[in-house]
Amino acid sequence: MATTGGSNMFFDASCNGNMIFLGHRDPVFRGPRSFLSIDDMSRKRPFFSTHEELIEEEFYDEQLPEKKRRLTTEQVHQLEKSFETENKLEPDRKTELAKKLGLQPRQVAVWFQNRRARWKTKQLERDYDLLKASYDSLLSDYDDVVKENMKLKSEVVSLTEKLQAKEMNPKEGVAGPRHDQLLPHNDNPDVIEGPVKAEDRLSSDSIGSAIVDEEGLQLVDSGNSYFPGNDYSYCMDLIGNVQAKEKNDYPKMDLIQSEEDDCNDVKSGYFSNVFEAAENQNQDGDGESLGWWVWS
DNA sequence: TTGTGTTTTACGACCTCC
DNA sequence: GGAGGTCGTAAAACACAA
Repeated sequence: MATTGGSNMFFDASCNGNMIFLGHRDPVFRGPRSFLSIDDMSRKRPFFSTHEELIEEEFYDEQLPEKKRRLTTEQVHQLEKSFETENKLEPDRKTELAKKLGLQPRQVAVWFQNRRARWKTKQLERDYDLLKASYDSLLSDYDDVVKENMKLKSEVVSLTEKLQAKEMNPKEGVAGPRHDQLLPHNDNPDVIEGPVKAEDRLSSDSIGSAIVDEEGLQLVDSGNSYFPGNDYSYCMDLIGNVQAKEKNDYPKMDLIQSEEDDCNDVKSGYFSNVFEAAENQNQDGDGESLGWWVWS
């Protein structure tokens, strides 16, 4: 008795008269899955698709134990076509396909199982790529916002210092600076001009940070401001804009946070774009239609 | 030719649904 | 409980570089 296959597949070319074992045996022996006569073999032998192939392989089979055979290209083509229309296999369709392709129904079922597994693996890879691209894009946007934030903070600090300097020396200069004179001349957002409080330098990432500390605001708002109304309003608008920006300029991040709060519906909210894109991409023709795919 | 990595076929174990 | 699903894995078949 010749035995082959690590998964308990065995073949007995000599036993039981004209009967042979064909199939697999469980680790705990419960008998072969099928007994086939020689005649049955020519009709039902699993790994051959056509009678011609069976004859062609006869000598080979006499010499070697049961071998795993690949399906022919035509068989695979037909199976792929069937899989495209419906990736699940009803019993009727399985029987019909098996008959049509000269395979055992079990082979057709196994082929569909493996095909679904392959498709799932590929789909996971695609989803990963899409999510990664989306993440990279968001990261880039976030970096831009952070840079813009730092630039605006440095502007505020610069203007505040100028205001304080003017308050200390009200006699300097006859007229107050115009708007364009208040604008900072600092092209490097990372460099904060003038003397800046330590906490101002350190507080670059929190909404409640002391961009303009209360002392500074009180100074500006003392009623003794050097600046005429328009300039004062300008400064306050600027400060307000900065604060509003810090509070409101992260819509995408807020949305992601909300999705994190509710992970049950992966396809809703922000990620819906990703999956819609994935579906569109697939429908656009990389050969894998998603028409029947049910996200779970 | 041979060693090695990948793909394909097939199975057992386990899970879910009817 | 049976049918059919997924998951993990074994092993044959295949591809390809050295």
